[in-house]
Amino acid sequence: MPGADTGDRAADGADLVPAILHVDMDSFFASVEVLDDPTLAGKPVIVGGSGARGVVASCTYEARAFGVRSAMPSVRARQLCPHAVFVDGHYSRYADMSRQLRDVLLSVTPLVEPIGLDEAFLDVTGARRLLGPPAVIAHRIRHQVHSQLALECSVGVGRSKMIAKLASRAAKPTADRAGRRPGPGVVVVPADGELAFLHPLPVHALWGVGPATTKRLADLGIRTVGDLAALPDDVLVRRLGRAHGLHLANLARAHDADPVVPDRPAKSVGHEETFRDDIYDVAALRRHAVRMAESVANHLRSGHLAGRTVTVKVKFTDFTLATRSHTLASAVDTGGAIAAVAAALLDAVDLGPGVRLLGISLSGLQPAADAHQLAFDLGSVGGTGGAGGAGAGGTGPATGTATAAAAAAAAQAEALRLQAQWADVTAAVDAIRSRFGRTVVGTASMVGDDGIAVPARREAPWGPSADEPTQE
DNA sequence: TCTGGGGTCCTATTCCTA
DNA sequence: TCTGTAGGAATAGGACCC
Repeated sequence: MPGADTGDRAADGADLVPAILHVDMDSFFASVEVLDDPTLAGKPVIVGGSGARGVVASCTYEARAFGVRSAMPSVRARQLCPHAVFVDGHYSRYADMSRQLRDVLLSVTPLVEPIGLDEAFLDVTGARRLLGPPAVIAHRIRHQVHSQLALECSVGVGRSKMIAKLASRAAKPTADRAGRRPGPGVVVVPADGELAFLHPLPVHALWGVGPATTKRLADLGIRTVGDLAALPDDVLVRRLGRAHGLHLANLARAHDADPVVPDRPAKSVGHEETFRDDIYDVAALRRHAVRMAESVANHLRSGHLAGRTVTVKVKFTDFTLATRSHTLASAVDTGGAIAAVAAALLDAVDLGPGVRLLGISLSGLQPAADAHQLAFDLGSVGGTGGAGGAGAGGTGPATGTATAAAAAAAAQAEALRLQAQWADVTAAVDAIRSRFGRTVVGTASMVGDDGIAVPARREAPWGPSADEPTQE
């Protein structure tokens, strides 16, 4: 591993300014499952959707030895490792363990930026006088995580988030046919070793280089980060666009000034679901939309947030994707208001081809307290639906877009009226749910002609599981 | 092989307004 | 009043991350 040091000896990262750590749990979800059920120890365990449309969320190194990877379709994973134990997963349990991990990290420094549930960046530049060099802090974190959570993690150390992230990857265990091989656990990349560490790596190792960019770069003959660093900026900008091109050029030369930002505020909140069976019944889709709108609204209110832009996402049976959005004059946080806009947006999409996935999200978030008074004022006016001057702009098929905008604009007054009207009721429902459980109160429009409500969201959001009832 | 769910960011296009 | 233009906001979609 050129340029890197496992932290076992001299290089302790004392030369790093700033000093950034990346802490990454090893096969987090799967390890938690093994912790909670010791009979799984030593077995290939796969956490994810077990149904035909599920994917792997996490797997043990015993499963990785057979080629199973995260984000792989479960069907494929089962082919590779037929004797694997599939577990649906327990999201709230992982969230709880994640909070414990965060407590450990916050005992080192307040400058902790979580990335998902199982990893985080730490800026320990200011903690060194108290706790020692970065490598010492990294080993201390590994020890504390092991003793307090009974789980393993890997830690990368460098001058920037990117280097620390790549270093933690190099610190991880690996798995092949021979089984699990332990990794170094801690990898330190000293300041003068960054380019030697970085340049031999394949370009897709860089943050922001996925399959599409990898292919574009391959067309230019670029395979490694070193190749990328040697490429003139203007060539890269022409190929990838200004922002992306210059960003990658900087990363390839180890220039990454992205700071560690604790408590990054959310910019959007959403909920989407792939159905076990494709849905062709528009009324059924509307009921799912109402349920999802309620789910999004609950999430918003639990964070004391409200949002102005409602976006509906539809994935058709042929995997093509359509999104429609509308921005309201003021922010909303009730299921009724969100559902009213979502329904209008859905009306403007041709659902005939059949729907595989439906999603609803809210962006343009702001504190709920700021939003409520304005929503009340606008809702009380009742009115024309023309407020806000929202453009009917956008690209895509002209017919669908124009219809979507018109329908959504017409729904605006209704949405804001519902927001104002239901604010008190919603507060009461929240109080009932917090006391008696989430499912004790529902929305009548979620119930079909047969009197059965659409199923509620499951604990394991990795696609429909094998034993899940059909939806509609 | 056949593709989840929750997000962020960027780009191109279109519309509105000054 | 009509036309051209530029900037900003809204919109749609793509790519990427874990």
